[in-house]
Amino acid sequence: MDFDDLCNTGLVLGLGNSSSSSSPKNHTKKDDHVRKAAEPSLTLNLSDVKKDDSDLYRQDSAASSFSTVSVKREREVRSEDEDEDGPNGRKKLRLTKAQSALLEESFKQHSTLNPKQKQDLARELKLRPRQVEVWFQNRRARTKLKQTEVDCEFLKKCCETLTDENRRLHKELQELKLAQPLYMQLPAATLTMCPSCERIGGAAADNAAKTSFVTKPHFYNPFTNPSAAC
DNA sequence: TGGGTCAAGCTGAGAA
DNA sequence: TTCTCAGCTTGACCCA
Repeated sequence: MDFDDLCNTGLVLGLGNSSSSSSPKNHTKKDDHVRKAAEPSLTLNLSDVKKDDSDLYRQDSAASSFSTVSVKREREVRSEDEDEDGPNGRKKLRLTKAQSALLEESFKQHSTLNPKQKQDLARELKLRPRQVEVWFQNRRARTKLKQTEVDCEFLKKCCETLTDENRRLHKELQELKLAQPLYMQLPAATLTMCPSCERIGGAAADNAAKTSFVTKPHFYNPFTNPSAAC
């Protein structure tokens, strides 16, 4: 992959701080803990799913998403029949290989789900729609993170390439400065051209000519010598 | 035991 | 108002 290839991939990276308000600014961990202490955990493990699957399905059909209201509703439902993990128990659900495979397969087809797809998938997996939804959300987050890492690596390489290129060009410039005739190094404003013979002239070039290898200088400076043509 | 992974919690934003 | 999403965080679990 050459430099052009690197720079023409069209990849865009947003690495900056998330300016979105997603970071819980007004929401402290203390608040969380207070809330958690007051409210039972919502987590459900597989045994739970098996145990009260049908009940949960009914609940989720009515509230397929966890808005504030539906969260509370489900929490209430959960707290009613939650007893084995205690009020603050939070058993971690591990998806089976088959479940993960099916979810992955589904994710490959579409990274977001509409409510119908979510319900169907949840039924198929014997999970709650909410769990399917969460899995997709986390999966999208993982994908994005991975892509960010890839983009970051790409940008690093790009930066290295540009640095090398910059170094090389600087070196080349130095070499050119040493190699070319002295008058070529003069600022363009000091050089003029004789309109009749089209030779380069100018006061500075005059000085340069004395020391350079320009054998027969023919200078024309319209400012110092406007009437004198060649 | 510390670090990594991941399901699930929370919040705010935006769309319908 | 409700739903869905992104982003951040927590806590359970696993492994070197």
